[in-house]
Amino acid sequence: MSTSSITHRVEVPIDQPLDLPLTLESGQAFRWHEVDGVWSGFIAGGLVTLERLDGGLAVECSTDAAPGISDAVHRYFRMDDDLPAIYEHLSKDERLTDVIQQHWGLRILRQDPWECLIAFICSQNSNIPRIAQMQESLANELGETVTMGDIKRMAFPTPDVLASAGEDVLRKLALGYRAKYVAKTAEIVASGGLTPHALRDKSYEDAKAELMALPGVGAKVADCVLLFALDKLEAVPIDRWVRRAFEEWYLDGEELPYNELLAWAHKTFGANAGYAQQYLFFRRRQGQG
DNA sequence: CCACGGCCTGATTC
DNA sequence: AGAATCAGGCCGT
Repeated sequence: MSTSSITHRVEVPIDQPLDLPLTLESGQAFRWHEVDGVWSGFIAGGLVTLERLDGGLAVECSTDAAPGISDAVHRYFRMDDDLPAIYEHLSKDERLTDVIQQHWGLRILRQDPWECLIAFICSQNSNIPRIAQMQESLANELGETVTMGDIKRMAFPTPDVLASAGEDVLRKLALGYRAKYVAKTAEIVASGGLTPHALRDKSYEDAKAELMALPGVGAKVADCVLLFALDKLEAVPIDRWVRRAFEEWYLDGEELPYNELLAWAHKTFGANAGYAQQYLFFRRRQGQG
């Protein structure tokens, strides 16, 4: 257990659109908790709280993490993505123009690749509340306790810990048949067979191929990790919602295989295809046309 | 390469 | 009420 009674507070200025609840509850990340407008979660492995201020964020972290916390927050929220410019690029489409207005400040995150990988292996054939519950169970049962002031959270378990827990323990945490995938993937990562964060330095195609070699990782899960953790904004996770959005709204109802939809999205939305996906996903899930 | 059934679980629907 | 159905898919045949 790591405890620090002395915490560091800093105000991080932000000159980019950022809607905290939209971004943190958009189904990219599953472990942010909000109480009275204060969000607790982990950034760069450390427990932090975030609170939206005019012009920035109030951030609390441990004194250990304090020196780099401003940079870490900027990296986590991808503040280098010029959202207004991306909006302008995507707004050639009236439907996207509308959904951008409705979800101004919804950003793609740059998450921890290991945690993100496990979360999206767990996401298959499930739903957001249950994915969140599975991640919380993994942390509560197998993670390290971290406290900061009166905030107490469990860190996400390391590959070593998940690997040694094994399938049976993971099944007891209600992962279902995903337990085997998580256990095997954890073994591979723990033994050095794959280094999740190292995939950032590879091309989209190479990184995707490595991810898809893991058990429980297909094209959709791989694209989620590539987009939400590995800096690949050209990744377009095509779930049933996005598929319906593409096919019904843009392709006159034509049904296409995953890779053809992906190629179409790249041709249509270019380098910002990942952002287009995130906004259309929202609109489609809300049942809007 | 594509089609299909099976899979854990929990909430919702019928 | 208890049984189907569905939920941000993947794997094996």
